[in-house]
Amino acid sequence: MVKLDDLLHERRMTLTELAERVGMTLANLSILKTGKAKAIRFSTLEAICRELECQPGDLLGYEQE
Amino acid sequence: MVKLDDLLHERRMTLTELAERVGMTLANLSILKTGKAKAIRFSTLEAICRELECQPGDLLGYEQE
DNA sequence: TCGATATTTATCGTTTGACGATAAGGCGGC
DNA sequence: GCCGCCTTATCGTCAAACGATAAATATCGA
Repeated sequence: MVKLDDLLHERRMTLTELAERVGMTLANLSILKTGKAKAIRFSTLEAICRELECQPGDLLGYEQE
Repeated sequence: MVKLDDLLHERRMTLTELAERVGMTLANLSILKTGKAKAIRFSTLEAICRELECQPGDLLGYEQE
C-alpha cells in the first residue's frame, strides 16, 4: 500500500534524509513507510511527493507494478 | 488534487450513491470531493477505491491527465 | 415555475490518530 | 565495538476525520 521503500531506493535516498527534507521526524516517517499509519494529511503527502518528485499514485497503491 | 468528480462522471455514479456504498455520510464525502479535507484515513481511501474500482493514484494527483 | 434530486455548507460532538519529542533496541557494515 | 540507519514504543498535544443533522443552493426535467 505505501510504496515508500521502492521510491527511496530508486532515488538512492535514505529515510533519514527524506525526514530532514520534508521536515518531519524519522520515527513518524518510518511508521508511514512500514504501513502502520492509519491516515495521512494531504500536506504530508504533498511534501513527500515534492521531495521525491513523484505523484501520490507512485506512493500509494494496491497493485505492484 | 482530489479527482473524485471525474471518476464519478466516468462511472455515472452520484456522490449520494457512493456515500451509501462506502458507508459514509454525503456531507463528508462532499468535503473530500471539493478538496476541503485536510487528510484522509487509508480505510476511507480504500473503501472509495473499492467501489470505484480504481487506484489511489486515480483519485489523488497533482497533474491532470 | 414547481418540485424532486443532488450537492454544498455549516455546526456540534466524539473519537481517531497524526505528529513532535524522545529514548531504547535492533542490525549490518567497517 | 562503533556507527549509521531504521524500527518501535511512550507520552502529550492538537488537528481533523467522521457522524448526525439541518439548511441553503444548484440542477434539471416535467
